[in-house]
Amino acid sequence: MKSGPTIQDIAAAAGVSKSTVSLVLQESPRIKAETAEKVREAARALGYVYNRGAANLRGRRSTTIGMVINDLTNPFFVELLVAIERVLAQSGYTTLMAHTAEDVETQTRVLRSMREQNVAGLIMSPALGTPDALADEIRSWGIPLVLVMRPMGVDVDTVGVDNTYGFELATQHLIEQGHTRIAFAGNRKGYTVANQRRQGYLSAMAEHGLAVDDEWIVDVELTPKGGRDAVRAIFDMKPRPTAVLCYNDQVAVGVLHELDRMGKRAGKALAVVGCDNVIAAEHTNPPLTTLSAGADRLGVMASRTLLARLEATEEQQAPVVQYFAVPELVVRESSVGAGSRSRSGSEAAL
Amino acid sequence: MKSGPTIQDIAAAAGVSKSTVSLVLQESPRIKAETAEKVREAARALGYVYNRGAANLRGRRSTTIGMVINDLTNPFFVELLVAIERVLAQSGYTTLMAHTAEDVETQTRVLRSMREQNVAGLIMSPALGTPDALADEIRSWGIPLVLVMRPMGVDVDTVGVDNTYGFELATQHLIEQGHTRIAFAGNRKGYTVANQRRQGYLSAMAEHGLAVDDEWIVDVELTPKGGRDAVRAIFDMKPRPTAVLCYNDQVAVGVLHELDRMGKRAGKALAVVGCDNVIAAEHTNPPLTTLSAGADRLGVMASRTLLARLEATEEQQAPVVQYFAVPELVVRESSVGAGSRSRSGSEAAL
DNA sequence: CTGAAAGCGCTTACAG
DNA sequence: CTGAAAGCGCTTACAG
Repeated sequence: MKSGPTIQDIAAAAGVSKSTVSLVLQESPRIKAETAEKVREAARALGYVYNRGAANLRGRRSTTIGMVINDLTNPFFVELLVAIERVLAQSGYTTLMAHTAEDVETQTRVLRSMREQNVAGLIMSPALGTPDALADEIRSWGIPLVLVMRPMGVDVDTVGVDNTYGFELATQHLIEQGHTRIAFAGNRKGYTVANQRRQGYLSAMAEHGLAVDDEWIVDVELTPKGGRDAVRAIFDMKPRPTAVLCYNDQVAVGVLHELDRMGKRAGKALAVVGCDNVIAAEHTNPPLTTLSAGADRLGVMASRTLLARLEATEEQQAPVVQYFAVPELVVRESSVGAGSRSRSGSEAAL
Repeated sequence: MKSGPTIQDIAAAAGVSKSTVSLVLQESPRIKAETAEKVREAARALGYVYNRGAANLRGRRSTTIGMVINDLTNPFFVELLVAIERVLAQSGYTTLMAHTAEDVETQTRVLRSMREQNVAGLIMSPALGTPDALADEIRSWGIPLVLVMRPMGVDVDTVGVDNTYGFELATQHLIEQGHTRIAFAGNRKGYTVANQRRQGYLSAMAEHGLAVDDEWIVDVELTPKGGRDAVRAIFDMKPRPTAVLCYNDQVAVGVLHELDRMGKRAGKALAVVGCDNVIAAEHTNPPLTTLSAGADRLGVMASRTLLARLEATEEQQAPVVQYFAVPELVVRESSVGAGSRSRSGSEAAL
């Protein structure tokens, strides 16, 4: 810790008081232009570096924002993080990052650390299994919180996706392709997002009068490995499903991969749909049909929601934000060509 | 900024001085166990939160570390970031993150911001085109700097990869598979890493007495799109190369994808090798042969190097660290089966 | 083993 | 338009 010149040093060099220097650094219009220039010149000459920590302590404010992310191995969350960091930086905030790797204890630890660091606000994508009470606890700290992707009750600002609608849309697409036996590769346990996605699938099936065999709901890890396991399970079923809806693109990548290993082609042997539209989904073999809600747009929304909270006074706070983006289906090769309807078309091409 | 109890409040509640409270919080052995317990109890009762910013200001130290990353859309750097963040957190440091998206101006801005935030040290993967002088400038700030992946001269701590050796290894592997016309998809411009990789390729070719046609060095974007462009360029050459060495896995993914679009299979139509061994390389179709130096291991090395600098006194500083991991080649399907040597094998199997 | 005092580098009323 | 003074929440010699 080599310490450089302080406003005191600048004040001495410029022949003014440190109050004046402070005001100049804040670009206060109260200081005469001439004086201000003299001060800026002295600061430059001395190689002055503003000490934001000291300013925050004295001013009882903070310009850092904590970003708590559950899974950076999923590129979707990386896209989200990048967008959020960009928007916050543009508004003069610095991002304190922490990765929880879906571990609730790690999450507790990093939240404590961020509180000690005196963050002005928090954006969090909570780890699976986070108790709902955590949102209340954070509120009790007096730190504004915006949740992304994973809701935790209706009284906390949340930016996410309408998963139920999205999975209805995806299921409907598969039905339109002529599929009637459609599997779901995700997990059966009760986290909100998983439930919504499963529910969207189930209700679209019901709406079209299609029965769902319980074994079609394949409980797997939400990773490529899980996708591979799902394919093996599906090919053991008789009659076997001709399409699979995946919890997310990570699972779908595993599905595409296992099909390839078996010498089969997604889209022909089994129609595959993912969710998230990660950048890589465009370059898988074959390219992946998937639900897109726009990671960048969600990141921008989440940051703006937080910035609005920070800039509003106690009295003028807007009501709780609950924003759920409506996803679109991006149709690519992985879901086209295997259903009975389209199969007749591809047979004609043979 | 709701502010909670301070050490002064705890002191009052526990009936001691704030010096004593401070010492207890630092777990100083100088305080009697009984007194310490009384203080801790009072802190708990009041819901005390340590203010690290105030402590850092007074103690003239800092417990945050800046992490400047050039490209988070490349999963390799994400793996690196995750490893670094984990190690730093374990040592009680907080990570301030910034993403430059390969933009030198953004990088300048975030470095200034981190300096104002009073980071104890910096870990940086510099943006392409960063002037070498930047390392000296950061040193002049008195902030220890560790570079990852991209060296900038020999007098700054650096943790990277022996790219020249790696690309020699990869080239040799392709030659052993019977290939003699091997292309290189990267960029021709003069950044250190690009030069090393190209050089490794060229020297292995030379060593085996194989001529390199200038057009085989395909200058493309270092993205999947670049990989796709490379494939199109290669298939226009006559006689065309039968193998391609890619700058990194991002490029290789594009190569695999374009081959698939053309109805061809990597490994048969064209042998493909990448670099980085990102997690996804295991699940591409076909799986990707690639160079692995271990993102996690590199991240751990980089963090430890920085931690060692922070913990050593001025006099006992170790000499500059220049660590270059020796990569291994992970052979998967994308590079096997297309060379003349192995082709005879596969013909026998037909 | 504990306390009184000084001070880290800033900001912010307040006074002139 | 500018300055003197108080203070943000801590730590650290120093004294006892």
